[in-house]
Amino acid sequence: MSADNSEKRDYRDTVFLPKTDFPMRAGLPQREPEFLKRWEKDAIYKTLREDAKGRDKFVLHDGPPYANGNIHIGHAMNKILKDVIVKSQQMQGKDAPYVPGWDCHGLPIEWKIEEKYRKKKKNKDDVDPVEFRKECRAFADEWIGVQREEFKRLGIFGDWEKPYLTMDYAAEAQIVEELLKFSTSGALYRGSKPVMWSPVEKTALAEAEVEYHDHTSVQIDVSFPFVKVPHEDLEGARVVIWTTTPWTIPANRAVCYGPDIDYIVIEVTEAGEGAQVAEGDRLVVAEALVLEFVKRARIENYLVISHLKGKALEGGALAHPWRGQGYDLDVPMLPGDHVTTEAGTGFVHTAPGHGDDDYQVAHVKFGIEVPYTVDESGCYYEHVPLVAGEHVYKVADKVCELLTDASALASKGHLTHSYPHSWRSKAPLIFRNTPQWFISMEKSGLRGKALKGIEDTNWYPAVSENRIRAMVADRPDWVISRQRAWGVPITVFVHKKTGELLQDADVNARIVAAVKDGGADAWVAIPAQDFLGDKYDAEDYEQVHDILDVWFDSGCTHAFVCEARDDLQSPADLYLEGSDQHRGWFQSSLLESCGTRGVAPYKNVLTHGFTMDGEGRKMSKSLGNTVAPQKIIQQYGADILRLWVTSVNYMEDVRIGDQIIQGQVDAYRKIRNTMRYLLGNLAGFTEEERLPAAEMPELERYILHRLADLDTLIREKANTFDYNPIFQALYQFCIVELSSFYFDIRKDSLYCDAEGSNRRRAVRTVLDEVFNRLTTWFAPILAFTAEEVWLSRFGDDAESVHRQAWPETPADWKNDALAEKWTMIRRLRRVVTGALELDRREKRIGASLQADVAIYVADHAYVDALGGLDVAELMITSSARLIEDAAPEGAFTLDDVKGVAVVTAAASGDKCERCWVVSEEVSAHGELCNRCADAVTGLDVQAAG
RNA sequence: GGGCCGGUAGCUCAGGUGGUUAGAGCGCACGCCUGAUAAGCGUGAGGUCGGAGGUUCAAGUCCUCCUCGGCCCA
Repeated sequence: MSADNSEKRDYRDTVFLPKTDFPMRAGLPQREPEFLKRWEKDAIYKTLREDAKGRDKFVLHDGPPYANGNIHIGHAMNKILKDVIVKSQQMQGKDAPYVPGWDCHGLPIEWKIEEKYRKKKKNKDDVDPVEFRKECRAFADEWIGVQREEFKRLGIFGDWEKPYLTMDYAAEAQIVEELLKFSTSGALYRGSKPVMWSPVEKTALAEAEVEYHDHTSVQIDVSFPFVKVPHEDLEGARVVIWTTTPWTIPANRAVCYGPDIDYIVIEVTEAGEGAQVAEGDRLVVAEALVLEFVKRARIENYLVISHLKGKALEGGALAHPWRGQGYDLDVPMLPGDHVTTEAGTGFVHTAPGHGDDDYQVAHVKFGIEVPYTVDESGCYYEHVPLVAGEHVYKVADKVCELLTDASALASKGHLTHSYPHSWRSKAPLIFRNTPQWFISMEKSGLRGKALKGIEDTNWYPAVSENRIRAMVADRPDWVISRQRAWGVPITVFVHKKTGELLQDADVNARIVAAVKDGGADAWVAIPAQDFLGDKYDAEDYEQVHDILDVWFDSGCTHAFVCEARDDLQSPADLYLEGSDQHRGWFQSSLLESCGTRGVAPYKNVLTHGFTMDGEGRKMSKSLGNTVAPQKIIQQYGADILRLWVTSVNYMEDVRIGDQIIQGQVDAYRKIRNTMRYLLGNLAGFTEEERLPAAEMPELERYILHRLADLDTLIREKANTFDYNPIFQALYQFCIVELSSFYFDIRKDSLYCDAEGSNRRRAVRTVLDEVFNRLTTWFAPILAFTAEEVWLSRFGDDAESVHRQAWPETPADWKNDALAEKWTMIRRLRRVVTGALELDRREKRIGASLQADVAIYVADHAYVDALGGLDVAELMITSSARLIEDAAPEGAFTLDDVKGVAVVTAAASGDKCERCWVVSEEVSAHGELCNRCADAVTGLDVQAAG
């Protein structure tokens, strides 16, 4: 240390460096729970409701997640998105309540309870149904508790004390009431539909209860003669079908063909040994499949008599092979897009009671009645000719014999293929026609009302509307019954003789009252006669014990939540769910509401995509690529997850993975440091210090203009529920406008100007405006961090940031002419920084304050733009000159900035010990420049006084 | 198999009605600062716009097909 140095004064303590306790490192996993406690203690949700009393409401109605496990990343994204929207509506001056809910009934919970019984070697059928339902209820309750805590941990504000549950008695009662409205209007009817059925367990199975195993079936080719020939080439020919379920032949009601498939008529000229067909037989099959067919049928030789397209078969009708033995109906030939030439004969035997394709084509499309042929144990009903009483698994040989007798069997063999089996008993399954309850799309004009409802709703993104419109336009009647235990019953009575639904307002009222009182159990616990009263005899009526599909339950939430609660209203302003809900909740809610109220239950619907892994593939446990929200929260904090949600375009599928999360961690750090710098430089800011915009330097007014721009963008995007552009804009504002430009330039003023100087006051005023906006704009996104920042500035006793409104923008802030000017200045600045970088690389300078720059401009507009401004200050050099002249030889230029050239030199003079600016002033005075000398004198006087 | 949607630098995103060398930020590399310091600043390298045809004077942008991925249905 030299003697010279020790004599110099250390000016560090005369510089106004940023002062804040706000830590650079967040420690979110530890810190966030402290804010949760604080919000809990302050009853933040209740407080927000009181704050907003009387304001216009914005109701985001929560779609209920299913209460049967921990939340996954999709739940987290959905709830965060909802929370971001709710919080930003509230901060825009709305009353934005949020009532979370849960879907509680249904199969998955039922399974879990059954599983418990199986482990104890108990049979479900031995358990009292009321007891069983009680256990289901307890199971749902437990998971609701778990999920509630997980959702709260994400920083979601809502009425967690009073959520809605589809299993609340009041909800069950309302669901029953809604169902009875469909009964009263005539839209509810009993029809039939084939379902997966286990003859062993005598029960219907859901798709998820089915597993596929190899099974050996009897495969047969069967020929059908024409009763109505659609084309002369087919005279005397027989149409051949192929099937692996001979037992469905008694239920055959149609034969399907592919309109575009090429068919041929062949004549058998040589039948092999054991062939079922005879020489001279004429058969119709698909050309592409003829070789396989003749092999199965052991046809040695044949002639192709004719070629024809499937279209030629239109209008044709066949005779059932057992015509004259109780099967005298005509078997129509129907066109079907599901017919292929992959296997079989190109003709599809169609038994609408025993397959979904068959049902769709024959019944739904062509209106053919679906026969009941098989009972619950898998035996033919007594009314089925020839095979009555036989079991379907044991009837193949008999069917073949009967077909042979009718000269209809063309081949017989065996085939091992993948076939559905019961998940529980492992027994093979069948499709069986069963009575089901439907809501008609047409009887009371439901389809039309729903389409109108779709039209009256705003869909985000716009393609969402096409998707749901197409689905509603094409959908068949709504099947609402399930043969289950855990759910709301279909509380109707059917007259045993007439089959008509009992329609009586008094009976209905008693049912609803009973359910309200005792839950859905009332339907089984209370004798039917009590509901029926003395006007009807229970003996005359069948009490229906089917259960409502859970989609009907959740489709009623608009009624038992939005309409029923004082804090909400209907229709809701917004429904927001994943894109799978076009077929699910969006649609069930629409149908329910349009069917009972004639209008959609929502004004806006926002759809988000699914969460994929880092490579864009779907997540699955077996692939091991799942991302658990709990893990991210524990490792990085919920705010990182919240930031991620807004950083992606959630209207499409989104990705998440290590690299993406790391990106959010980086972005978070940058935003946090920006806030920290604001806090540090706003220390001690008072209202007296504030300066009117009109008295500010242009640079400050430019920043205010940018705030005005941001304000416009943010409000516009927030009101179309599009947060990604908001994140992009805010994040880039922090980096491009603040950190690397405004803060960098104004550091000198903040640190070194005299405290009362107008320039410094202007800067601090702008920092205050920036602070108020950034914190409140970020608050819906970074719910925890915004609160931390806010309290760090205004003290621990201050009001929560979430109670603030987004600040209004004074009209005079927006100044497009100014913005254009500053865009030019910044373009010019790039040439200067480029020139300085060259000096730096050549070791001529280190800090830019060591340099002097001469800027040669060809365009007078630059002179206009920079007129009256301190160019050195903006370039962060010690001196700078703007010269309107041609560029000297060797001056630095950039290809994409025409007409600007920069010549750099070392700044002349000495370095000010306080502000580090190099100037002749310092050489003249010794240690300080004039500005710093005045500032220090002022401070010294202050200290002495 | 059908309906709908998507594929722009390593990552997240921009790119009205087709029109000059496709943009931003981050990340990365290199350098600077040491009074935002596990911070801040600067410079730079990254893309045959999923692929192939076609329309056009001109296509990331329009058409067809293919491919990969997703949701729903079968």
